[in-house]
Amino acid sequence: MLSSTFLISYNKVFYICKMKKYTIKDIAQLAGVSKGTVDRVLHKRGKVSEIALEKVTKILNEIEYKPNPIAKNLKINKIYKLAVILPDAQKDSYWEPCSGAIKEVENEFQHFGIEINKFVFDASETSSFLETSLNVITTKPDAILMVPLFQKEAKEIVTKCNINNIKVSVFNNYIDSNYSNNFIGQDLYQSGRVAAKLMDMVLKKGTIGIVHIDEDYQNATHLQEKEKGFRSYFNSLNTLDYDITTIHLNYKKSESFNNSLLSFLDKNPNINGIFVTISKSYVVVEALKERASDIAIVGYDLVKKNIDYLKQGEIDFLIHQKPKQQVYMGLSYLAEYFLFDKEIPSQLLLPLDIVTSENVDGYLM
Amino acid sequence: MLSSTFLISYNKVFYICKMKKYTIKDIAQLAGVSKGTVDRVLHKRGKVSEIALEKVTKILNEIEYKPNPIAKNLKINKIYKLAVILPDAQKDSYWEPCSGAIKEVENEFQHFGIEINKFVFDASETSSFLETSLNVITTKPDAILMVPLFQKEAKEIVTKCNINNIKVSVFNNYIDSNYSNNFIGQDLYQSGRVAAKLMDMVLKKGTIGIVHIDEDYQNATHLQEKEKGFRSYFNSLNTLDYDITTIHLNYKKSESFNNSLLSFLDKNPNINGIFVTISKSYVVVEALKERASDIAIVGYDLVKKNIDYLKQGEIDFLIHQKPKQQVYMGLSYLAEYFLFDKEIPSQLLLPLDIVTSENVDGYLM
DNA sequence: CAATTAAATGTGCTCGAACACACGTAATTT
DNA sequence: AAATTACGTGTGTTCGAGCACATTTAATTG
Repeated sequence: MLSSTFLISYNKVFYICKMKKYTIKDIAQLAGVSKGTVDRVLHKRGKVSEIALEKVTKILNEIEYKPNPIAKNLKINKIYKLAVILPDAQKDSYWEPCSGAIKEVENEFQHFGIEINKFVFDASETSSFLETSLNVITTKPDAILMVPLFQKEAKEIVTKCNINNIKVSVFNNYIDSNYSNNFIGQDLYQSGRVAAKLMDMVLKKGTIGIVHIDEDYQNATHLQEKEKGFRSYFNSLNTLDYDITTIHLNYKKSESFNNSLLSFLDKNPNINGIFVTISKSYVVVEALKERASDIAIVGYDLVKKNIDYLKQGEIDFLIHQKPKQQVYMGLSYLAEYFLFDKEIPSQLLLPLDIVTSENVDGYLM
Repeated sequence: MLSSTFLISYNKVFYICKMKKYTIKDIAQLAGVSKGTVDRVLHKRGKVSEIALEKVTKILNEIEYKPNPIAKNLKINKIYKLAVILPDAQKDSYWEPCSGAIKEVENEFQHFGIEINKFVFDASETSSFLETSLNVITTKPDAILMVPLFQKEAKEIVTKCNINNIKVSVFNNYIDSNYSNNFIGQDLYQSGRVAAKLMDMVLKKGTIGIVHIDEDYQNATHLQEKEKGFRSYFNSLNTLDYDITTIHLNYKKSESFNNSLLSFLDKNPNINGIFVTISKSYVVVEALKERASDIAIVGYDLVKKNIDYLKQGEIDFLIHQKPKQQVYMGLSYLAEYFLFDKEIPSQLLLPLDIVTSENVDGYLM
């Protein structure tokens, strides 16, 4: 076998030396055929005699041929259209950093013929998601990266995409793997356990409230996962030092929000820790301001108000769900899939970053 | 100005539409000259009449021309050699993950003509660093990415590289910016503050020991920085709740290590927290095993034994210095610098990841 | 004013892969 | 046996940038 790399030693230091990169022309020469024949073998276009096929495959087995993606791309000269579908950042600033990721990927791949378009929907309206997604499909993109906020509708869209030969990746929210073979996000169960661990470190013992805000808990499996993970940590501690209670609040009816939370605290006067399962920790902080309290708060996401309260010491820990990286990774994978035939992993779970007042700045790129 | 992008609206959704990408041929046509002339203008090769130069620059100002790096690369067809110089991972497993990063970058850029060679030195021998580095220079790489463990010698090497027109990036350890305009690592002062914050969260008050192990503290600015940051956090708390003491230990003479540490604890019986400034937290844990204790430990780095003790609850927090990402970033920047003329930032500070038993798995890629 | 030199400009080949097309040879048909 | 088809096979062009070389035009000289 004609290896393309071999070890050489130089002053007692061994290192790998890369050999010549083989081109189609080289293969043609080695096999004693023309580059056209090699090309037909490589692309399985047929019209090749058994003798020629044998000669070429023999050489292909001996060397390690990988087509030069540069030249390929230059010739193909196709513009791949990627579409990103995500909730409107004006209504929930959690999604704000995603635009930056889109620009970065666009910039990185602009010369390779990657075009990215962003489409937003109103996260409070199922119909908005559906409508926007259908519009996107009519723009005939090569791939869609989306937040499948509404499971049923998302599956409908995915099915439509499959029919139209549009590749689909989803991020942030999980979707049944029958529908998408490419998810970028986090292990939410484990993220609940991280929150629990942090709470445990800070409190040692006490009463903890799990606060869910605004979402339809029954259909929000992501909240359920976080709660499960959180409770599992304390269960595995096997101690009676902790008491855990769950409450569901609605912030859209904001008049009632503060009252509900405060009356919850009245009913559970020993609460010394609150775990907020979505990015709205700041509304809990603001509600608590009405009374002096020394309650540890662990929440999610680096939105402006959360960061402020984190730095002020009102929030103890935030877990970073990294929407920007999710988009960045999702788009990069799609781009490299089209350009360089790179495989897309079926699931990419990002690390669960723990953020405090002292390291938050490093995460704000 | 002929803009290359413009906004269009589709069903109330505005998005950017990319226009034609201009080529040298296009510019030649627009300016009414040949592509040779455009080429001469672009590369400032002279031999262009003022009239032609004016015509071409006029067009160049109207459109946004960026040469296609793909085509450029294909034509140039040069193999860029990058060298990585780092301590031997067999003697300090902290460096182990770096090899993975090298392979990844190599894999990613192999078709673009990037070749990477790894060279290791014995971190305990200044001469080994110097010798290895000099050897590397004789291999005439286009760039070197190195760990400037020994400041004086590293500066010598950098100077030699400058003479030989070899680009230098440094990672993990900072070096005077007169010598390198490209550092990848972390803000160590801030990482000391993160450690302090975590300690504060866990302890609330008490006596804390800062443990430096094995290194020449006077010349190890990285340890000094961490200590400074750590102490600055507690100073800014403006409280008398904490007492902080520093101790320097030597692990190479391991017989004495345990005794020294234990006698330190005897002298400071109230210690309830230890901050270990390098990756050897596990040796502290092992020394403490000899006596029952409830001391919180905050340390650095995801080396095998640290991870084990973290999961067992013996270590509370680890700060991840991300050697692998450092190498990955450093090499990627160099590759993109040569291939696509991308600018290299003078300093890239990676986020300070806080690792607990519950999120450690996500960082072990 | 023709001859020479200099300056400006255009043409054409290269890189590697993809693909259209043309050419060849053998098998089949009329 | 000539004509038609089928099937292999090789050639040549394209993509965009870079650069060598050829060509044209202008300036200078004898």
